[in-house]
Amino acid sequence: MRPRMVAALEALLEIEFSAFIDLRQRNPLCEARLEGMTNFPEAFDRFARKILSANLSDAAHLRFQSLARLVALDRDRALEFEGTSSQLIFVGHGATKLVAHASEARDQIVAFHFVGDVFTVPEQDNYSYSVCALRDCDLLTFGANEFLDLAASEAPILRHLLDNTTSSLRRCREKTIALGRKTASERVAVFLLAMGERIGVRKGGSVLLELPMSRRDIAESLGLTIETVSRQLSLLREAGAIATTGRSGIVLRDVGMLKARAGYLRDAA
Amino acid sequence: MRPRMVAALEALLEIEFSAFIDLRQRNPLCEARLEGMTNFPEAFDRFARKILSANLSDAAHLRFQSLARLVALDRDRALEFEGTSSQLIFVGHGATKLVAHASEARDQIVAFHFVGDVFTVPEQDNYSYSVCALRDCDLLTFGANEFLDLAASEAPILRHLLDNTTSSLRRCREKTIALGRKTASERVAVFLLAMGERIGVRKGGSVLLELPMSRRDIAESLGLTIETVSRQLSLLREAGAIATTGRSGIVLRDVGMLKARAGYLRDAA
DNA sequence: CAGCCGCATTGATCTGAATCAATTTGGCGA
DNA sequence: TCGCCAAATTGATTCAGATCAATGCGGCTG
Repeated sequence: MRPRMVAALEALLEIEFSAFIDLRQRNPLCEARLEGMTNFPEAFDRFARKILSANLSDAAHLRFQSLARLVALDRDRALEFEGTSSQLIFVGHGATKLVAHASEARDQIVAFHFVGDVFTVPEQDNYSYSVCALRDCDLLTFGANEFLDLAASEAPILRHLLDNTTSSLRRCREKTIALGRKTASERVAVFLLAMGERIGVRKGGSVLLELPMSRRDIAESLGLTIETVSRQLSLLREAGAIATTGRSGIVLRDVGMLKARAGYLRDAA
Repeated sequence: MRPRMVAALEALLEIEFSAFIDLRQRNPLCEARLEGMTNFPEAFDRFARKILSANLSDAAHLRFQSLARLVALDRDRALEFEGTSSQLIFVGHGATKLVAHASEARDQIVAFHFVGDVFTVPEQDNYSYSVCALRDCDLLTFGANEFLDLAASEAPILRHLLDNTTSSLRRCREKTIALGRKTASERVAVFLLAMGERIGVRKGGSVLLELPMSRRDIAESLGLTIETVSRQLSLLREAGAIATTGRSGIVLRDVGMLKARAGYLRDAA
């Protein structure tokens, strides 16, 4: 840790703290955990390693740091961004869902994000968006415009963001395919495979999953109802493709069978 | 036009031409128009103005140019990218659809792109992608990796690409919302409003649209069938929200009514 | 560890959009 | 200008998944 940054950090944490109080006052849903505050240096450090280029000057490093706001978000709490311009978010710890709100309380989960992910929350236009914690989270938030202005001449940073955005886009397109053209059972299979890739643990031929999201979340992500998701999981269990333990544990026993049921392009490499 | 570039251009066009012949031989679907070849300088110039930074050195400019391949794609012709790594595409002229192929010839249109748009075609993984011309097109294609390597230290270029990718992502998320949570009539209304924004011509209180895509394309984009799209258009016509002229002309007579039927967040700014 | 609450599962019925089928129409070439 | 063909419209029926309803069970609290 660079010693000359300590004083600056303390100042920043003060700023952070007031911003946090401010946020909580404006938004009752955001009830950040006080003890989470100490995570700011750690979270920012992880963010810096992932996104900021290694040879960034200390001054620039500090400027990015002063732009960051830590939000410690308890499970099921949501960050709303009404009226705010678009935000850049880094998941320092935990797991989140990005929810779009359409009319009549019809919500669509647009994406899940896990530790280390970076993503943007669009400005409100035809829909409003919120970020909701699936587990207790430490998030770093930046105003996207301010961040990009600061990164204007830092090509490596822009490149990192571009790569991140491109994979978000790829995932979003795959979701589009699932929602547009797939049956309920295919969607559930696709979901399980994707989660296996992102947060699964390989064990022998199986993949162990500890899902942080509820059946409702899965349903809202796949454009289905909880009942349909549940039925499809039961069918997969009966077919021997998966096993379930408790409410959140799922073992992908037969990944081949899942892939066959996912409606993927045949003979995919 | 910088005079010292002429010789280089001629050389490049030769390269371009052989690449084009090569492409056509490898892929019978790609039957480029010969007379389109002369559009390369013009198309690249437009691309440069949009994406490359103004103060790029001539040498760098030429390097980007040598990476570009012009593909003149006739209406209904498709560019397949099997086995290719991901591509960056600029629409110099015309309109395209980006199609994802899932199993059993179920295709989902992932996005439409129009003159001046830049977008990436992902590498094949669970799905294969193709770019299909809605009208006769001039496209510039780049290997995405090569392009990004070349742009590695050109922050303004990366910034342009990032902005483009971010808006693609926003549009894709909005499509996700539509496919996940909206009824057929809402989807059609959303589609018409979005096309009005992108390629419509305001005339008085109305918006004139000349749709380059067929009902089948609309259906494949919205996750519906042609019949359902047709029925919903008829309903909107009866309600007075739109008028249709011929097969491709649509007048958005009452944008307010369309918005009300689009299932957007109420009291959206 | 007992009891409760909310999530999840399972079952019965309903419905919006798909599918199947028959016309109609617009646009193009002879 | 006519006639043809593909695209679009309109209608009848079917079906996947939503909705409504009841029961089961995991996990947390006292």
